[in-house]
Amino acid sequence: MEGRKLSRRQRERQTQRQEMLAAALELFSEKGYHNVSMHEIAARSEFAIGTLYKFFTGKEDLYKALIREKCERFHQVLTEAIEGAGDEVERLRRYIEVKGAVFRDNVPSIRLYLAETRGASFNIMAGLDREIRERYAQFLDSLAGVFESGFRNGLFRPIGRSFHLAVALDSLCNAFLVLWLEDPEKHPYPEDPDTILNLLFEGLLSTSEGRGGDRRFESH
Amino acid sequence: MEGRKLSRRQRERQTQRQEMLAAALELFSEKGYHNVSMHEIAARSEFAIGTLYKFFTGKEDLYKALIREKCERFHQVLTEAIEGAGDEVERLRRYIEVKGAVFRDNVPSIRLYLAETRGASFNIMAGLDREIRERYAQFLDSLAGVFESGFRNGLFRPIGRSFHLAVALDSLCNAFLVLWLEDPEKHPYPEDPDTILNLLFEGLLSTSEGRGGDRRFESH
DNA sequence: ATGTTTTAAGGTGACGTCGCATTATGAAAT
DNA sequence: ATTTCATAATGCGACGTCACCTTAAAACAT
Repeated sequence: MEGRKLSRRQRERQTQRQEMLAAALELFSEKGYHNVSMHEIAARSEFAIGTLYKFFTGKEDLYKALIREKCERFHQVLTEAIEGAGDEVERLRRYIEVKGAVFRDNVPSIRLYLAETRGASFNIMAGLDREIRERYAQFLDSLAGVFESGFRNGLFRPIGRSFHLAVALDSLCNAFLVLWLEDPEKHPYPEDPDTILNLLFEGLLSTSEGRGGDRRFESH
Repeated sequence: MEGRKLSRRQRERQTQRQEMLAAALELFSEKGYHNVSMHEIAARSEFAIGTLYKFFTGKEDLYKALIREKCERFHQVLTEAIEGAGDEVERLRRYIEVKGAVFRDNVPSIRLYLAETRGASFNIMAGLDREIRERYAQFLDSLAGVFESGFRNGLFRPIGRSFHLAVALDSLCNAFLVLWLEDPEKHPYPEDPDTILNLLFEGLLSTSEGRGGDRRFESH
């Protein structure tokens, strides 16, 4: 009842805004920022061009609002996944699953998110990438925290820095998800999170002593 | 002297072409395809705008030529790295090192390469992305071959599909390299390839039996 | 051989055209 | 009376063209 201080008018405006953003999202994710015109967005969202400019100062503003809101939402959901109950293994499993679900349910936004997060850091919009990446780095730290705490628990062996492991796990998920995005039939995202997790959990080398053991930590 | 069947004129044109491509590479990697004009490329390469159009049919053609040549070169070098001598561990190590070196020495091209390879598959240029990705998939198969052969040798334990492991390793490298690209000071690419390799080699779980052992291969 | 003319290819950059963001305007609606 | 709509107008920047210089090599003349 505190949050309900919006008048009917204001609530209407909110939904209008959302409709505009939704239309823009579709178009941007289909064709990319530069290949979408404001007129298209207006047409798709069934508003007049002038009305768009009542809500956003311009195309750039519209795009930024879109990205910011989506990113914030994703990071929030993923952070919840890893900060919930359970031991570290369960939390990592949940992270993998939630990440998959988020992708599946938000393909259009994900395309944009990936473009900003994993692109070449100049692509779509100067400045915005920096902002998004900082938020992402922050999230990676949360993820690293899970490994950290697993180390303290003795659940995990200290085979690397927790930040590296966080990067590793997240990039594994992303790699699988990008493959899935390209061709869902051919590269389904693993239903069992352990398929991904085991890439980190199970040692690949046959002999943990013998052949590899001696070379592992010899240098540097 | 068989290769020297180019006239002086033709050789000149080749260097001119290279100069144009070099200027374009700088600009594209600084600002992205859509934020660079042909006039800028002309200015930077110190040719007149009209001359560019003597060499390339248009901006798109120029960009494609650039990307194609760079990608081909990268894939070639990386394929050599994993197809050379040594056992599978050595070849993977060499891959990690070469990949790092390639990145370090080709930052501008790498930015474009990443945009095409790992972007959201709509970003820069329709059609081209598909082409590049196919070439990339082909490379991933080569990499998977290394794991495959490691399985046959008994050097690796069969903890997952070779293709997954290839994806995993490459995405690990990419993740570290992208971090490095953003902030070389803060996130140096590991000098010791084992830092990356061990993420796959060393099991993270404390007990390979106990807690995780029973759940590992239960489903699928 | 050396100077001169020819001529075709190379190189230039102002300019045309077009698409698009953004603004303006008057009618319609709520 | 304000918001939204429909449409047109404005302004800008980018691609790509083309008529015109410039160069250099070949043909010719001396």
